Amino acid sequence: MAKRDTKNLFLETSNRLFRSQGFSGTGLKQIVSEAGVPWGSLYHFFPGGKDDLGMQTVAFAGNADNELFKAGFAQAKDLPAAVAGMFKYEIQHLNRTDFQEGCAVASVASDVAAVSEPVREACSRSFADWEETISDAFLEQKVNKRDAKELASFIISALEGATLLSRTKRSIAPMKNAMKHVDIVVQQVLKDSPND
Amino acid sequence: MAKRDTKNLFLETSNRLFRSQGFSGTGLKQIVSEAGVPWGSLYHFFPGGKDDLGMQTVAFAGNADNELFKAGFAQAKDLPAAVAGMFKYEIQHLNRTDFQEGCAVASVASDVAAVSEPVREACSRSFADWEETISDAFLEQKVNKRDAKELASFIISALEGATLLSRTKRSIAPMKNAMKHVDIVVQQVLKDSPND
DNA sequence: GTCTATAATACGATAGAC
DNA sequence: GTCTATCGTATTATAGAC
Repeated sequence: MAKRDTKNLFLETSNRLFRSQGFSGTGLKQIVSEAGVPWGSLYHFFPGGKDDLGMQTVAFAGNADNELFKAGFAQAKDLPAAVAGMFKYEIQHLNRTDFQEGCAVASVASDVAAVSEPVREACSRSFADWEETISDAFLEQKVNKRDAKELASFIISALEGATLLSRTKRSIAPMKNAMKHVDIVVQQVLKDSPND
Repeated sequence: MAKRDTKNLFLETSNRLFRSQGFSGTGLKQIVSEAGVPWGSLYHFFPGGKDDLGMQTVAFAGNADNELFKAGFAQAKDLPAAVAGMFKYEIQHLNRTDFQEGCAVASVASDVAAVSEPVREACSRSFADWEETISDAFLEQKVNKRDAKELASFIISALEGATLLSRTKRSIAPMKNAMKHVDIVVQQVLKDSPND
């Protein structure tokens, strides 16, 4: 079990640091130091070095968020409430971390989407997973496939952009504005999509 | 004139590199090297070092975009067309750079919003400038102040988020989806805002 | 799986000449 | 304004012992 614990310590720490300092702005030494984990373990768990750690951190954070999104769609009373829940969850996180931490996938993608193809693909996969979760939920409510996919992509864009603006302005106003206007779109899509 | 030329070479090069590699992922050595500019000039024009260069690059890129946005709103036939123009402009840039370059303000903010307070404020100012440009255009069409400001914030969020997703997926689909759904919101706001 | 030591390089920043 | 040289330090990555 020591194996999983050590690796998890790596991923939890890199996740936290990437979210606040970005991928390129975070050194491996700092991750090892703050995780309280042996330096010798780094290249044991992540033989591909920093890019490897980046990819696994993106998958780790992306899967965790995806599970939260899925749970949100399963529990919410309707689709608009579920989508709003995604924004409310991010608002909570921004408040809890005093606007220090954004999204790990976004941070890594922003730094190395044009630099490392494997890492870019890992980020792309996480975004695609989230979109599938949202899209599936709308498909169940008889929204046609194309509309559901386009809407899901738009929701993630708005969520990521608003997270960046809120972090930069140290204000949840952008997040609330995005939540409000995305809701307008969700209502419109649900209204226009006939239940046939 | 040599002064302005050298400084401009710095800013144009750092702008380009920050957009593709991020702020932390770009070294001063690389900027100097690719700009073909003397190393000794760096701390002459940017005495505050890398953070100073980051702030001035953000202002440089932010102002340039703001002028483009203003021109777009002045020339477009109506507000929906002007807003769509912002997305079309970004689509062009993504295509022209083969999805290498995103937004400089976003790249710098993503890396150091939680690390350097002065740099964060510079990024925040650029976002605010853009929002004011958009907000003013909607105010002229009798949209009330609060709605105009909230809509402007939302448009920037969607634009930044879609830029990140498009860059990460190497596809303009997220950008087009964002443009389409933002248009729904713009139409709705214009319809709901009475001309009194 | 972990430890220590270290390689090789890149980083931001500075000094002093001109 | 620019040039060259260089200072510490941090970076990622590796080697070999245990």
